[in-house]
Amino acid sequence: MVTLAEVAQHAGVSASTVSYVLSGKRSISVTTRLRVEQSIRELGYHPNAGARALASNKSNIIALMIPLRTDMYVPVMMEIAIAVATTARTHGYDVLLLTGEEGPDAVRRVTGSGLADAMILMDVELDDERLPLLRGTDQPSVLIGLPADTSELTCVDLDFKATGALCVEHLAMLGHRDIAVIGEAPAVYERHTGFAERTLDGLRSRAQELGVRLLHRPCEGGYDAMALTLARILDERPGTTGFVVQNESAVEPLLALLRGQGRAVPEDVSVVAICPEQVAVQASVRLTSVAIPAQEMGRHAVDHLVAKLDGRGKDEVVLIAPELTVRSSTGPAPSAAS
Amino acid sequence: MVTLAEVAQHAGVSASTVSYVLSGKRSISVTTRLRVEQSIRELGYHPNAGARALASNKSNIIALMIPLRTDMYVPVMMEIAIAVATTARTHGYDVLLLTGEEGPDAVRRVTGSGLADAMILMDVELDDERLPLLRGTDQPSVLIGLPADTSELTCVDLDFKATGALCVEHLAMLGHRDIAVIGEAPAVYERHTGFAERTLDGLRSRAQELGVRLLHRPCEGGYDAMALTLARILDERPGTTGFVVQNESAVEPLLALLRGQGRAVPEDVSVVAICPEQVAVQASVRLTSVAIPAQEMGRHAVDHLVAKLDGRGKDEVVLIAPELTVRSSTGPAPSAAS
DNA sequence: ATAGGTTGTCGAAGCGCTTCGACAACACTT
DNA sequence: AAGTGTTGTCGAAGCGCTTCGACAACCTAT
Repeated sequence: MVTLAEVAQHAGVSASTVSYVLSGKRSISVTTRLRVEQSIRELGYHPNAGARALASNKSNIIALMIPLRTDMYVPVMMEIAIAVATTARTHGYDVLLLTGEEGPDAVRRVTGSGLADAMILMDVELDDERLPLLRGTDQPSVLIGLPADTSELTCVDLDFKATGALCVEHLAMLGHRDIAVIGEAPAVYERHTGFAERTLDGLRSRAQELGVRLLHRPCEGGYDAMALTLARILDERPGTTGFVVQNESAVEPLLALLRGQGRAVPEDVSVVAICPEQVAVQASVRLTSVAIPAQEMGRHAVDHLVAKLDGRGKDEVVLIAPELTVRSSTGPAPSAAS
Repeated sequence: MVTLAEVAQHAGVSASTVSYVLSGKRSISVTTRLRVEQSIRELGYHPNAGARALASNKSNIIALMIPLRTDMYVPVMMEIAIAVATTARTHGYDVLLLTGEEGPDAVRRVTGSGLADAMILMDVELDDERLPLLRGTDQPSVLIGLPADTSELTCVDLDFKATGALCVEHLAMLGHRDIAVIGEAPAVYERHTGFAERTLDGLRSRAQELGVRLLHRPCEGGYDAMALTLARILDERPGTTGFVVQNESAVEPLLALLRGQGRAVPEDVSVVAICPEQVAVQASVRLTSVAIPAQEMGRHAVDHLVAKLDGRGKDEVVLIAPELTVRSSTGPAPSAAS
């Protein structure tokens, strides 16, 4: 293993000079710098991470806590994780992967040991137990998701309330008067994951403003669960012509079921999905959808975190504005007159 | 920040004693140990990761390189990553997340800097450029996937050749004589990702042994691509009654298309999928499938890696035996006589 | 020519931990 | 009673790096 001292000797300078060449924290003459860089290359030197962390009191590592459960949005989580990792690298940081399993203890461990300089938390619940810890430390952090109380916290998320509103608006504008919402699995609501409730909030308040009737039903993924849910919905509100789906794994089953019942999409019923772009495009009907901007969220989170680490950047809540893309799953409501 | 020295002072012992209490590398009297542990708890001490890494020359971190692309098996990757992270924790290791983006440089960087003690590589290509680096270092590593040359390497993977064979066997036994294989996206084959080719190998050789005709077609995910592929297949081999699908995102489109053409599953055609359990269960028809044991692979990989780090464990290739679960998507071939 | 600035380099201290050798203190043997 | 182990604890060195203060060497401006 090559050390700083060996590089210094090889280049005929002192260790501190090499260090300053590396960090750029003091001016170094061009000739010296070139000579040192040459030696570094020749010897294949890599600074030792541990020594660096010890001496400088920073690890250049960002911790990312991902949810352990896989009952929702797996591709989204994955995409966020990848975006976080690649963005972090562009800032010179590596990413430590923590699962939610350890819960608050993980926060304590990472903060206490100096393993990471900062953390990003995903799958934040409305009243998350990790939050007090984050507030109580000077370690910067960013949440992906929105808890109930965002004071002293930096959060990045899609504006799910606006998303809900947007979906209702679109359907209402097309003349739909009875809208059903296929929600996430019941467990997601019970856990008080903010995004599900915020979406619902947006859906409901907009529906009321526009005088549209709304029916919300949680739904496990899969064909069977969807069949049951759909039957119940059509039983209660036979006139339902608009659907908003917020559960990836219910999308395709819903389409199949509607097809099976002879209800044409978009002629008889319209479907709006809240899902990743890819799902919307690959479905058996190209879906009108509000995309979940996973990459953007991951990138934003890291950029904010790095800003904080650099002393720039303040606590704030960033809500990404939703965008609805019209594809082939929505159309005018079948005329009420007919 | 609380240091070892402070704990030592608080407990009235020397720093080295505290260290030995922590590591258990020398015997310590019960009374002393209890006193030290008490102090640790009272002061809320956490060992500094950097200092530890520097002094002991190990970081207690395992690097995990995940593919950047998301053109296949995203949930599988995610599940593996989570399994790796949680299993690593049970051994006292943390996981550093690297994306394939940096390629071989990432291996150099991590190895050179002592950031991680060992690495796990996913998405290994048959002739992966990272392999020479791994062979040339004494840093332990485990591959998830199988390259062409496995000498001096430890690999964990599903036995995809046996998987292919198993699928053909099952269909052949049910009387199917014309089988079509819906493969991964063409890019996956061009990249020479081992598992796709090994599956194909297993499918083909077993088909030949059993005197069954086999047609293989790569297929991008999604409805449109599947429609095209299916049309071509049925054009070439109208008598096809058995399908093997190795592309998650083609499963549901295939089922929908078959339904649309009035081909009943499993009465007219049988479908076997190679996919995660969840996909098989949630599909619109409960699918006969060979599960991809993501968790098991992740767990295995870590266990082997830790064994290597402990000086136990040798280079070896572990192929997990496939298991075919019969569900409702396969049945006897429509009698050739009819 | 001399005081006052810059600029580029060096030496040394120290980050918090592990680990080695040393050595009391005590228990056994013979 | 002396020798021989064991057991539990300590002091000190050192891991590879960053960073601070010091200080030559060179520039100006007077």
